[in-house]
Amino acid sequence: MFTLAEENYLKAIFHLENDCGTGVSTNAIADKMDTRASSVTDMIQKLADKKVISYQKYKGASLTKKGKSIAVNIIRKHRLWEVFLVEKLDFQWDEVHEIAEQLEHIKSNELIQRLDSFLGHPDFDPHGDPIPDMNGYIKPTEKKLLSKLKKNQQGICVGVKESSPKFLQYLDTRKIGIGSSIKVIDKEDFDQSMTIQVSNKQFFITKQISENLYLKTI
Amino acid sequence: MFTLAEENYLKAIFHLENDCGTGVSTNAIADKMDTRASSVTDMIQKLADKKVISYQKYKGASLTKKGKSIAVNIIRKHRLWEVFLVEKLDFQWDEVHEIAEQLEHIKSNELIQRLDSFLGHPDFDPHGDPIPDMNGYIKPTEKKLLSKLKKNQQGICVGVKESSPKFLQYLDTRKIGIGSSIKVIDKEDFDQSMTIQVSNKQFFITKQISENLYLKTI
DNA sequence: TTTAAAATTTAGACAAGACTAAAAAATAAA
DNA sequence: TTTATTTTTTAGTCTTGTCTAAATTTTAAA
Repeated sequence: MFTLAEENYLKAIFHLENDCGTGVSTNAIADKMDTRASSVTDMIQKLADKKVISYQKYKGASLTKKGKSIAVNIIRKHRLWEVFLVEKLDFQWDEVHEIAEQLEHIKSNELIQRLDSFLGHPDFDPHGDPIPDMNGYIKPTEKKLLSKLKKNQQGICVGVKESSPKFLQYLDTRKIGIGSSIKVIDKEDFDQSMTIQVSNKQFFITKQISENLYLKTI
Repeated sequence: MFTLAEENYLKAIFHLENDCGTGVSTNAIADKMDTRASSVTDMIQKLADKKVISYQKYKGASLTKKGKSIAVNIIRKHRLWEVFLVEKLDFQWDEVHEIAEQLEHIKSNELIQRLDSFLGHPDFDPHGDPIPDMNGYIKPTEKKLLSKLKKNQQGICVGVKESSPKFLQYLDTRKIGIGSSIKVIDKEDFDQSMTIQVSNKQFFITKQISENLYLKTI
């Protein structure tokens, strides 16, 4: 059995490894977990002893099969709870992360199985992130960052990369959400800023926005 | 803010104080929490510092107003989650305690408010225990232990005192549940054992059973 | 009322997880 | 290639919550 702290480290390492492909550095973990490098070293040594990560001194860490399976299970729980909070309890998509962060650590396989079926086996969470199935399988989806689109291309918003309340609330003010149709009206070569059209409104967004929106192109 | 351990101590003290009226002894807490008396002493000193219990050395502890309010809130959460598990996820009444034991520590008032309304503001949990309202108020209900009834008296089962899986499963095999109509057919003076009738079946129960069933007499 | 037993508290230790400061290794710059 | 900088690890400390063993207080018995 794994402690809350261990579970959080595994989850962080999973996300970092997923984003950057390679094994992850002590500092990267410390940064993500908002803790000190020395604390991370202590913990990754413990996790290595438990065979959930492979780790060599000064060389960074990466999840073993077992570690990955634990991490994915936590992420599955997190995303299912987020669906519950939004679909059943009418929370907004920017309000659920923190609560799901707690709920993801509740230990009961039966609970998660029943929650999943209560929710109708959803494929995606409220931010468009895929929900791993019972076996940890994540269905691959083709999605593209809005920042990669060229002038006149368009697509449907299927997810957000960032999911901080601030960013989500920004999207709310622009009426952008999962399912919104977005078209690139103009793109500035110099700073990658864009003018986009959402339903019948046009507005200007910076690179920082377009790099955090996933589209399915059409 | 209170830690998980602190919350569990407060809850235990609340239940002990409720059952026995008076301030509770170190040993009683140790017993309930399955820990050592010395650990309890450490913790109640800490809780006294935080003004959630009043405590004098060697004299036992009792909750302050603040402590009681925290304890009741945890119990409210526990019972609401139990209703959720049974009503929405189709768990059996003997399966929910352990999971609710974890869920009760999730921190979010908004969550509990929304859960409460999602469940239709239930008054009782699956074991017949009253659910405190938002302000910690517990509606007093008149209920009587089956063991107090005399021959030929009858009532409706409205709760269980024990709620261990073993006991609840025993009741299941006898088809006794919340709402069951129970009549005392015969009572043995010597050992307080009883013959009772539930729907159209009669059977024999020991004092240990009748002392753990609450009835509303009719 | 003195003694024995039970309950409670203190003292000291330990594991988990975090931190600071200092040492060691790896990487980048000259 | 040597030096400087950054990254990582080690050493030692702290807090929370637990434990055992010993000391103290309270309660019960003689």
